[in-house]
Amino acid sequence: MAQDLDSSAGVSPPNSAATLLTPVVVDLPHHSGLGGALSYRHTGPLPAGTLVQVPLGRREVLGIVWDAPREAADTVEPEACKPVGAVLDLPPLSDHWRALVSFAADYYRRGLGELALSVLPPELRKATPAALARRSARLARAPSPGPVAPSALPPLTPEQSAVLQDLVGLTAVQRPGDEQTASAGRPRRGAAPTPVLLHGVTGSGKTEVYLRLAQEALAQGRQVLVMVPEINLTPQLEARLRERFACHTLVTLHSGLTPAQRVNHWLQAHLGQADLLLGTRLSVMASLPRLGLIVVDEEHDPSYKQQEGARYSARDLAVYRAHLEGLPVILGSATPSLESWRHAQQGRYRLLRMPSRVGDGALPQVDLVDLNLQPRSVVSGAGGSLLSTALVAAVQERIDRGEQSLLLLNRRGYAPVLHCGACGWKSECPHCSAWRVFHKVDRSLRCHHCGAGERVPRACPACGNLDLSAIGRGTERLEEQLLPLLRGRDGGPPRLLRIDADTTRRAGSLQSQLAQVHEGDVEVLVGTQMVAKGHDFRRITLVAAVNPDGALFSSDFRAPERLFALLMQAAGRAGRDAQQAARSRMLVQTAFPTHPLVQALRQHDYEAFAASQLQEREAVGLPPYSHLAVLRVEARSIEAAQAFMAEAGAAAQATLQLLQAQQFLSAGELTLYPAVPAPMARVADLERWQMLLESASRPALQALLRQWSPQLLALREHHRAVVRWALDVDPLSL
DNA sequence: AGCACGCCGACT
DNA sequence: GTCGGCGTGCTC
Repeated sequence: MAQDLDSSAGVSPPNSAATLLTPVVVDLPHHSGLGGALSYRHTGPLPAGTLVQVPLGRREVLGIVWDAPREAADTVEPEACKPVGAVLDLPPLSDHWRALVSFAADYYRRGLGELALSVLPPELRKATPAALARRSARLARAPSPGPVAPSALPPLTPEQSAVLQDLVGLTAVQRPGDEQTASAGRPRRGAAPTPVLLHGVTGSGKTEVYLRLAQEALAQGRQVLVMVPEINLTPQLEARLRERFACHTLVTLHSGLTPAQRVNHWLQAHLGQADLLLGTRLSVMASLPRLGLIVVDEEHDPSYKQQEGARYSARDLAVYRAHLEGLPVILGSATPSLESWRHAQQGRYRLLRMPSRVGDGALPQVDLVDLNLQPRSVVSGAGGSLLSTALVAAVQERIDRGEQSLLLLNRRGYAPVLHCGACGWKSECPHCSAWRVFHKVDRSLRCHHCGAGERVPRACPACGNLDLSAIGRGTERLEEQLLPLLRGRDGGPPRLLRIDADTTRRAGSLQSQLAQVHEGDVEVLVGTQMVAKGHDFRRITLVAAVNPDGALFSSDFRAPERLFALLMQAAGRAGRDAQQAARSRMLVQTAFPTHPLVQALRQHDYEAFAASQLQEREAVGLPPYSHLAVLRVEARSIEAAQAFMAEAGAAAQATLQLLQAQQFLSAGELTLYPAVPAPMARVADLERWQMLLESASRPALQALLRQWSPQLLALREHHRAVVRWALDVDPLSL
């Protein structure tokens, strides 16, 4: 009894009838069971959004004050709460920022604190008030760019003018809630302008449209957020922004920055010192107090979807953020995602088109090589070279003219599988449901999924047969087979360069290889899709898709969409100069020349392709005609994966019935599919299963997920053989 | 996730 | 006799 008196008298302040507790979010993984904010004691109110250090267990961690102080609830003993530690001397994160994070945490079913802290620069967690003060002081001393003589703006094409005319006043949005926001404690939703989808072919000059809009926003003292899929692939965009806005401060935000750079750039954005933020998907959550415009370039790119942790779509969050803050957002692409395209068709986005290339450059002619008409030496299943005479002739023609060719083959290594003709043995990976790929360069068999490898056996491991054959072809073999068929311009062997993940393993080797191409050292470039993305090869006048058929009939329902985008982008690479465009060609080798995708590609007709894809998606009820969520699990055995899925499925079924009984959902509004093995069923000895949920109604799906996900957290302890599981809302692939 | 505490093998 | 393996359990 004495102890009881002691502890309560010693810790809680006198007259503590209304002890105020400060809600703080910290980085606890959501399976900890503590989803929301924790309560800490603090003398005096701290504004929501303040960064603080708080004791958590035995350590001191970074947290964010999430709400106004609240009175101690009956459930929380004030004296059980620890006091807030250091308060960081930074402006609080805005109500809008917290609303965005709250939305994302709720929508993608992650812990609030986990998500909030994961989008802050990691280095900030180590920041002490003193270190932060030093850093801020140094940033404040950094010279802001002085006025620079404005350089002449490039003339606009008629299409650019028309688009900009349509968008006049877009960035001049008043936000009546601005002043009230800080005091009201709740973000106001202004009337946001309709999101814009800018559909412009490669080379139509979308960037200039972004720049003009950015200029308007900057002129009004606003910050501009420009998002790109991968910043390393688009150094030219950064250069253009820096050149055009030399009198403003631009910072970048992406995972390639050093920790110190990242926290500095984040702080510059947060403190309002940076006017432009150019970044990858993580920048959608940056703190930008004066934000006035969001640009999402290449909005169709799958890199915008985070594939681990909180699996958010930065493009979707950009649209949400714009809506929340009443801001304009512009999504640009030559091949919009079908989701965005449908939104545009429904009038939810404003569609603006730029169908022509700057300077009247034509798009390269697309020619098909019908593989059905090729001799066996080209197409025979096992050993066919896939090098049609038309392809070889076209490449030779470029060499003779001093031009470059790019051959795309989406498979690295020499051959995807090694095979014993005598007993039927194949180079199966013992840890994955995949073949080990034959790499001739280092005579190895390597699994591209788990990385495990071994030396190529001299004889069949099963029967001892010495005659093992390489089945199929990768970039290595393509290079080897191409070499004797071509003659270099100087009469010697052709100068061939292969670029794929194997040749670019070392840091900077991609850059040096690309430099070789630019300098013209290379006559023929062979590579995987990594080459097609982003790079601008001025002297390439032939792009060939060697074997794209796999994606036409892939089990991945988005494979055609990705293939079309890739090939359109690759075609756009060829002959960007108007002068060269006339001679530029794209060659597609296919056994399905009448396939709608191939036909649309020939005509450079994105809209026809989109129409045919949307028709297919509608017929089978896939996005954008439905909304999906996938529960993915990785377990040490098939039985463990199935057991977890069985319980998870039963919980979902029960929840579904409950929601239907309560009339939150109508019968048949949401479909729960049985768990199935993932397309890659085993990776690194882990069995992967997945369960699909589908609904035409996003709120219906969300309602189920909200009830279901806490039950999943509770499942964890019964299933020790489950290594990890994750909910993927709006998955890119199934 | 950290980072504890908590019980069983090779070392100063 | 201790240092340390990682198995379970908590974090306002």
